[in-house]
Amino acid sequence: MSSKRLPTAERQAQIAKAALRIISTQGVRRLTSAALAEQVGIADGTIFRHFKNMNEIVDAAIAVFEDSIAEAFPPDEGLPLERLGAFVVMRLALVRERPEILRLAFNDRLAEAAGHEGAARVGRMVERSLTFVRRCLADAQERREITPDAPLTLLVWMVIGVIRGAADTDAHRAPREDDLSSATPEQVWASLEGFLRGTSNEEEQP
Amino acid sequence: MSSKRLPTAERQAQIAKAALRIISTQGVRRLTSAALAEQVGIADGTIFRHFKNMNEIVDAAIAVFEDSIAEAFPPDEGLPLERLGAFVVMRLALVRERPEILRLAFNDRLAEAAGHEGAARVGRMVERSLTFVRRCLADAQERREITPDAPLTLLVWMVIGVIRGAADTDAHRAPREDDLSSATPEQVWASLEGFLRGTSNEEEQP
Amino acid sequence: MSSKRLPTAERQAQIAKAALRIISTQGVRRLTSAALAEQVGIADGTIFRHFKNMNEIVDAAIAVFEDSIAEAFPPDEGLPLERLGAFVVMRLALVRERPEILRLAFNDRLAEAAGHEGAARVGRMVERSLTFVRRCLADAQERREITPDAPLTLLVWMVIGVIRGAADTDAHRAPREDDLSSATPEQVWASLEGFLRGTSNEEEQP
Amino acid sequence: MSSKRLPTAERQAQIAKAALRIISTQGVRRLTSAALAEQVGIADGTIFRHFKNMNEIVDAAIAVFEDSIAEAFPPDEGLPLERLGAFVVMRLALVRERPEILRLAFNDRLAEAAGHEGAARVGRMVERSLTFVRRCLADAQERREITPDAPLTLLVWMVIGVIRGAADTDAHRAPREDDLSSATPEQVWASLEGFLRGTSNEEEQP
DNA sequence: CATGAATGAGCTTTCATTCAT
DNA sequence: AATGAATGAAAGCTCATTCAT
Repeated sequence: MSSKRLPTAERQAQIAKAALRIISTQGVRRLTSAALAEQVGIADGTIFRHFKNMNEIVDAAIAVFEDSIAEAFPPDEGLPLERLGAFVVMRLALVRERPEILRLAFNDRLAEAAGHEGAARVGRMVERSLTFVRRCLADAQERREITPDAPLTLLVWMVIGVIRGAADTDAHRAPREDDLSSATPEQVWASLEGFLRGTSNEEEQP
Repeated sequence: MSSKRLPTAERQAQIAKAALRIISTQGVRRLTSAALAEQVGIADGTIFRHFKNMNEIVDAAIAVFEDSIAEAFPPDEGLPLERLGAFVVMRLALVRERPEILRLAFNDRLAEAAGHEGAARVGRMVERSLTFVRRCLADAQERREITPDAPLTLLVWMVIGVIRGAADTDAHRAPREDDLSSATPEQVWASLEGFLRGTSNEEEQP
Repeated sequence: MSSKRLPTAERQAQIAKAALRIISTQGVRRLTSAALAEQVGIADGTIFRHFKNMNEIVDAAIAVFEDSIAEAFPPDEGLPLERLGAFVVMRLALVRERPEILRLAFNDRLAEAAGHEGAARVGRMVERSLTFVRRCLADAQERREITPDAPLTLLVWMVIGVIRGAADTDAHRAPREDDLSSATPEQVWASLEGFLRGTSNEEEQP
Repeated sequence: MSSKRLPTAERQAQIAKAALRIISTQGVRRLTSAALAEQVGIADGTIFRHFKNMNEIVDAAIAVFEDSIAEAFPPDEGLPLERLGAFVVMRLALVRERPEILRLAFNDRLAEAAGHEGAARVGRMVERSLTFVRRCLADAQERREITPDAPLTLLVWMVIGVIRGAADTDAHRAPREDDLSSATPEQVWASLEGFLRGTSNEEEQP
């Protein structure tokens, strides 16, 4: 599976990624040193030459997760709906490229595998996304780009719901006629934005 | 913890509920026969007088889950947005009363604990909800009660997103100013319905 | 090796004694759960139904040791040399009956197997014996039953040395002509007492 | 910790001494190749460039021990009590200078760490000391320098007891008023000799 | 029905030892 | 000589499951 005698740094990366993969595809229960070792192509005991114990492996896996999520944050500038659009598009792209990452955010598998501190780290990443979305929407409401009547939280849930829905759909289900899995992230955002702006009813206001 | 010598049927119910509780509050990894026995107040070996093995316990737990979800389905009649409203309200009420149930649906803890067959059952319950929502929305689009432009799937995700958001919020977070956790399910639905109908935007533009 | 299904209390006693036996005859390194299980006649894992972990086993073993030593303490009354004589005789008898016990006191195997707290307990037992001997000898010096010139500590070492010598001799060596292993504890004490009193030179003072 | 690339002979000496140190201060269980490597300041695998396996390391450690003990043997000539005095003084000096050496002799940690052959070697060193003491005392008895009534073995135990006592005292205990740890080896021997000669009693009866 | 001792498989971790670099 | 990655055999411990009482 992998060539022999790699430097620790590389093995650590391999192992952390393998851990993330196992957690997301097979569940926390299957995250065993034996399973990891097999995936990476080394003997069980060797795992612990690269990590002190399983906790540190999960921590490393969480770090990989954090990095992946952190890369999918747009800059904090520009018009609110543009920022939000960039965010949604980036997330939907992430869903396509690395479906396991977002599923882990919405699961609590990762948090379950980790101890308290690790769970908190995962929670913080999730919270950061929610906060980002909420701020964009709040700004947009203030600028009257979207209806100020709808409770902010409801809007947040709807936007996040779209990302979750995409993450889950890519995961288990067969596509349907109008399924958005064939749409580009930009197209999905366009629909969503239309909806938020309330313009979708009016057909782009000719 | 519980009186002695209960008939198997009662013990089975106790155990199944305990299993569901453990899975939802402590995670699959903590679902052990010893933990179950302790929660139920019997000796560990006794668990297996009531269930053949752990798989059957998880199956029974899934059955409890299914029943809880099945009770929260409105009748399949009436106007589409009324049906959908009834559904959303019931789910939000379920979130309030038994928060663990919906969190289990959106997690895959339950599915993870179960084998293939059990995971499929959980999947089917989730799917049934999605289908219900989709059908309501499709009907509503056809009747032009909501915009026919937005892709159906997007609408489904948004509606489901609201339920998920409610489930998660009740779970971990401290309330915010406009948090919907203080709103009644009916109020939440009113906001959501306004949004779907696209009326929320126009109402304020006299 | 032992009949099946014993109550925990009995198994615990068996295991604790087996642990003491293994430590004293084979050394700390051989005190493994497998070795214990084999000696007691049960499976490895079963050990941990009776003790939470190896530390608790060592603690129980130390308790057995403490009890054995504590039984070999004479009452704290009477003339000093009589008290000391009773003590020496009891210890020499203990050497004959349960040679491993005193060897453990003079080793630090037990202390090594235990954690800090356990080591302290062993140390306290040893200290208690030293203190007992010292007090008897101090009293005897005061009453001029033995020479007041010799440093007390020297006398303590000599008395303890006799007990240690007996413990070690019974352990590894083949008997010699004048070996004291054939003498009764009372005879050994008689010689030692004569020596301490300084009368041995004068041939029982006719 | 130590400079790089030493010739094997030096490394072997370092390792053997480190092994002795670990055994005496931390116990056999802590004598691991990793602990040795760390003490010596090399990588763990490197240990086995200098020794074939752990057994050989323990053997080398025993050799260090043997050398240290062998240096503390007086010449086999002169009056018996002088020879014995020289022996006792040398041993007490050894206790002061390298306390771990004699503790190892009275422990069986070293013997435990070693295999059969090594244990026998340690036993032989101990036996050699006992025999030396016994011969001195036997000669002294024959020459009537000490009482011929006391069983020889008892005398041996008492003399050895003093050395052991000194070794143990230096090890764990806080000093007492009359503790001999402040006395010079010569002073201790003077007291012991007086006692053996039986003169300590009469000196004060003018 | 209930208990709890026993089992055996499996998991995490340690450790002596080997060997490519 | 030295390094440190890799190995495989325990060791300590957990857990589902069985079964005598």
